[in-house]
Amino acid sequence: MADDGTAELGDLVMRLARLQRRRFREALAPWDLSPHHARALMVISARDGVRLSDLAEGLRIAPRSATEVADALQERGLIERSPDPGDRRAVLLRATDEGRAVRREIDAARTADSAQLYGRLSADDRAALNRILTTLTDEL
Amino acid sequence: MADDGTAELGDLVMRLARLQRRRFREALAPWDLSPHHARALMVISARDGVRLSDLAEGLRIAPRSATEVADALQERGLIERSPDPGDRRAVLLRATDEGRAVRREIDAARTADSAQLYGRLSADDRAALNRILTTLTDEL
DNA sequence: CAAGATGCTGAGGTTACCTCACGGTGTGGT
DNA sequence: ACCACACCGTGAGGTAACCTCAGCATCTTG
Repeated sequence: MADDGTAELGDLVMRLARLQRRRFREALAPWDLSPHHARALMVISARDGVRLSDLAEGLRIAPRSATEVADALQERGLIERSPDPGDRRAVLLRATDEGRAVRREIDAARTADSAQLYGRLSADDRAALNRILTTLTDEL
Repeated sequence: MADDGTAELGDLVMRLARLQRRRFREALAPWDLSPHHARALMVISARDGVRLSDLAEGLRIAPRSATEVADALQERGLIERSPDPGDRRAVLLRATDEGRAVRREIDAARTADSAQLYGRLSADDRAALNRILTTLTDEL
């Protein structure tokens, strides 16, 4: 088996992902939010009125676990529960004003962080990276 | 702020990392090992005689947690504990014959998986990806 | 309108971490 | 030679983020 460098590529990707996650976590510190809770806030504030089951699907966790994530976000005052007028079994989650504000701030911080990290590449390299990664993830 | 695509790059990287982790987990199924335990086995079998504290450092977890990982691997018969002849406080971990065999098999599976995933790229693209990722992770 | 599917949540379990406290052991200063 | 201190692994106990299963309320469909 010749060394075609593919194993090394896998390592590099994981390393970059770890670096990014670490940076994201640090960027999140001012709001005392875990990456997971931040992601949940994104999912919820993306649309108006998200069901628990939608949140579960968005986060790829079991419905029961979405309840807990929602509990945590609600306790922080970032989201609120309201009954779904069209289905009395369901609960609709939506971001509060504070939740929307936090979401915007986090988005900005994340964008700035990405720009800083990837800004060190030339425009050509960014384009190449985008193309290659898209190819690789397309199979999903 | 113009859209320079950097935010999208971050998403792509995370997506690829997730894909890789999923594949790794699936590749590991025959041995009923979690990715974490597999990684621990790699750390331990890399050298001859690894201290618990070395393992903790290698996995970036607290020393107390390394004890648990070692317990699990030892219960599966993949590693063994022996006293360090040079320091009676310390314990040396080393892979058993079976542990070394499993480690080789996992290595092979991982290499094959990487080859399959990244083999879809042209040699030029692989080289470019390697160069770009190296640049990005160098700051670490 | 009964039978089954769906939506949420209480109860209780697992995994993979953590801190703190402890007893056994090495080490450097006096 | 001694003692204070640092370090090694582990028991005890805690937390976060998941999970399954059971149950009740509500929709949907034959």
